[in-house]
Amino acid sequence: MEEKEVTIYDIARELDLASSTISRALKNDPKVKLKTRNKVHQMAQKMGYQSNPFARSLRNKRSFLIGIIVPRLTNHFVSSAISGIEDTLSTKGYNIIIGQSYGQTDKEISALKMLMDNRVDGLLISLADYATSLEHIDQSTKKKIPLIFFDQVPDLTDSSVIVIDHAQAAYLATKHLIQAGCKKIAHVTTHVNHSIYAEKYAGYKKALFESDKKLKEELLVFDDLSSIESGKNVASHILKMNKRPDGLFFENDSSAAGCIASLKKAGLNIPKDIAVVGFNDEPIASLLDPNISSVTYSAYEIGRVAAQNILLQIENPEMPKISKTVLPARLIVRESSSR
Amino acid sequence: MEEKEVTIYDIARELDLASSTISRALKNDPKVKLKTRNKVHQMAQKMGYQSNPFARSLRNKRSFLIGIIVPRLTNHFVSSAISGIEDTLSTKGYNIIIGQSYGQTDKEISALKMLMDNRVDGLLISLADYATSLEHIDQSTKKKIPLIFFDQVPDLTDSSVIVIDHAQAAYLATKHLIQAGCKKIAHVTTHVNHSIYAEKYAGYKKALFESDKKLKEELLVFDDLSSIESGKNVASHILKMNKRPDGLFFENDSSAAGCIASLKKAGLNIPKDIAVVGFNDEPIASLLDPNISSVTYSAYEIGRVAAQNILLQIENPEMPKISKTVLPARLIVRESSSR
DNA sequence: TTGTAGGCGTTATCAA
DNA sequence: TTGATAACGCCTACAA
Repeated sequence: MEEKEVTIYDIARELDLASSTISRALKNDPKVKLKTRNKVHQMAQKMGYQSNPFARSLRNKRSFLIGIIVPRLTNHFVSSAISGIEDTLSTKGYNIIIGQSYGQTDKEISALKMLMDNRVDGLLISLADYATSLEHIDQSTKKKIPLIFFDQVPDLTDSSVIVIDHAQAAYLATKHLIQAGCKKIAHVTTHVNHSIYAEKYAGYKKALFESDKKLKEELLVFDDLSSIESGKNVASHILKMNKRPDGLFFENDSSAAGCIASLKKAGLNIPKDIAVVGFNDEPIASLLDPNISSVTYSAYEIGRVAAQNILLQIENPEMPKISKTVLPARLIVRESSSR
Repeated sequence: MEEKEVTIYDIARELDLASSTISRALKNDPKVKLKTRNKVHQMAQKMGYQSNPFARSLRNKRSFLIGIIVPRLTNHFVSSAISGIEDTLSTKGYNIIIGQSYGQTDKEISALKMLMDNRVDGLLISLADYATSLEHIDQSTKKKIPLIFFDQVPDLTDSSVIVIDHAQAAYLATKHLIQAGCKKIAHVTTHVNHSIYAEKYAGYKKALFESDKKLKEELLVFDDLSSIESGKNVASHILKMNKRPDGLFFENDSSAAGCIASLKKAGLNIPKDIAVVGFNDEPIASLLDPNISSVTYSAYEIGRVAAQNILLQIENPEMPKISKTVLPARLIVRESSSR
């Protein structure tokens, strides 16, 4: 019933050569006469030969698999990054295998175990939660295989990380609001204790500091800014303030969107009364009324760079690790901040 | 440098047993004495044994890999479906490997080749373009391995397909518009020659037919309805019409969104003048002003069902194939169609 | 330039 | 209930 797969032995028999010669010829080993090589390739083609990855991996102790762990696949930025990773790796003969942490450390652990069980050659991780320790990761990987963090990276690690320039991003956003004439710019943020937020804060401060006017810092810190709903809370907070800000720089577009919606409902004019810049250029950003200006970066590019770096580490085990790659952010100006 | 992996031989030596016994014990073969089994499991744990998937696959001729081909990972519905697939398969010890076709047949072919090279045990495909023939797929798979189409499925095939009930979806949308009081309901669509569109059309017709009033059919056919931009074209077409429709049922939410935006700009009131229902419940649907009503379905659920079915086919090769699974759609009513 | 032989780790078959 | 052995397909010293 089952048709047998063609192996190098079949080719060898057909050509009256040794299997080792076929093996060498197939990978274009120059030790094999060119004429023989051609003959082998031709015959392989003709017989529909496909090399068996299991035998190869068993022999080489290489899987040509890269493991990826992300919070969730359905996030637009995650899928873009994976797209970048996939495109880069597939041209080099590597495949990816994906685990989702759903933002939970325990699922991150089991995903990691799954990937290690599958003997991945390298690991690309966007953390579930950068607040927790990395012990579980160190433990599972035992530092034996190349590991790169991307996008959601830990504060302290001796692994490579690929991130965007959060300080620059915040700087761009704030500078833009200043140039739009805002006098009181609030930075709406969460956990300020993590370095990502610290960097954003630094960029925000730098922009304020550089401006001629004496702009005062105005931090609005919330526990949660992950959803549209949370943005509405921000709005009600702002509406209650004595001296409302006239410029807002948000953690992300979802919360910015929710906030804008509420502020509008309360009769405020965006951007006349309050100008807004979001973060991430999520799909909603360009569709709301008014469109949300946003600081963003190419998730695809992050994925591409992460993939390139992990390959470098795999192919050159002795190479010193590139400890940190910082990719630039850019500002997308739309109606919510143009006045 | 490289630490050697623990193998069943190591365990065997440690326990003074044969490797074959270890192998059996590890998979809980009842032929092995329970006491021995426990001992083996304990020792395996202690020594940090991990079974080698390559050796196992080489021996079993099974990869425990499922190949997935999708137009693009960054589509929200695709990533949801994959999430459903992943969650289902991972509990059964299967992993996924993904190829993107980017909507092009040639990339679909190379993705297919890649997956076959990796010896996947089954194939889950959402077509790049259901207009083209399936020859390339038949050819690469040679029908040797289980194959299921999901979401974007071919018209004619002897493989299993998992789809939503497009007729019901269209019926729901149209019925809703009728109940909202629309007198002239246009169905905005593309390629009416494919069965998916034919089914939608049928559902649309059925709803019209069932209504008391003598509603006339009103098809607006466009080449492209994939983007917000294309929706704007629809709007300008509608604005030029002598007798404008007062209800619209769209192919998807993006085009509906673009159309609504343009119609509003032209001074029309949505939904008073024209009520609108979209398709897919894309993220934009709930964020626009007014929110777009939408017919939708659970992509995650489609993925889940597809994964379950492919496993069934893999584990029971002789089982007759379930030729077609149709999942229900549901209507999400929002402002754009409530009046 | 090509051939021989052994092993990668697992499992199925047969024997004990 | 357990053990010995061969085989899955490929690769690489080493030999010729």
